[in-house]
Amino acid sequence: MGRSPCCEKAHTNKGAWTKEEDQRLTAYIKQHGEGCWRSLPKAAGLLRCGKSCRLRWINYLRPDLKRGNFTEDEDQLIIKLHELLGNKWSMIAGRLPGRTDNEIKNYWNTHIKRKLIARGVDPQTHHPLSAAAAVQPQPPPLPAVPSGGVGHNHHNLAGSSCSPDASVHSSCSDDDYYSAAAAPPLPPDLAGIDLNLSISPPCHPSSPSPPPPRTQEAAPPEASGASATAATTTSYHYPEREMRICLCLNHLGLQRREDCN
DNA sequence: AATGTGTGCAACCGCAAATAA
DNA sequence: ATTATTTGCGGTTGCACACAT
Repeated sequence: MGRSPCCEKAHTNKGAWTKEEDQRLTAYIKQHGEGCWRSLPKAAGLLRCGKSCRLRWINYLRPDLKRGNFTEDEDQLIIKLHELLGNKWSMIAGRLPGRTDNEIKNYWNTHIKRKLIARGVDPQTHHPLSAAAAVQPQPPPLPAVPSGGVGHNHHNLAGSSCSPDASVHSSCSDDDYYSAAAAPPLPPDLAGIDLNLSISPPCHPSSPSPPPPRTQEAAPPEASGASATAATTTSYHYPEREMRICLCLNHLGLQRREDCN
């Protein structure tokens, strides 16, 4: 299927955004909200393609962005999440409020990679550098966790042991297709991490207003009280595939943000 | 002061998935 | 079911700046 260019390239600006362009974009989105990036530039009077507008807004103009240096806690969180998720920057960013995938990706490539290498850790495999060569080839860090799409692993779902019944999981237990037995052994310092991934149909399939596709569900208030469990979990809801992915991050020493319900 | 090198970050590109027609 | 279009993601590039020589 042929693809047409996302915009009339001959009539669009490229490169750095000017203050005026930023103001126009911000004003337009504040007034009309996000969405329909394709038509936004014209409507906002911008000579940019929609993609460029989206990127500028998400990575730079959004009011909830936390700017400034990453904290040591954020560093550790990124490293742990990268170990679990691989280069799924958007998913990692989903656990770092105020940070964007682009920002994290840049930070990883410019700081953390070097930091890990200096520690003697392979930034891709998270194994000790000396050992990394010995264990090649590496399996992927995780089965293809959907990021922006579930197509890569939805046949795995069909073959998984995750029955619909198992979807009613108040805790993310084992028996999911990426079982501990199938997973590569963890380095000693990560032995306490629960890598279980539970993939299941949505817990509330009849939800009247499902969240928009490919968005991480809004985190409930920090102190959701009695639901506190040992697991730190993140759940992703993919209405178009009628399933939910629950990533359990046990014993990371991380602040619990969301519950897997 | 001029030049070279390294670093950080914003933005672009191509692709794949999702969605609409 | 097929095709066209839009959206989102990850990889990569290019520019601006700081610092060293």
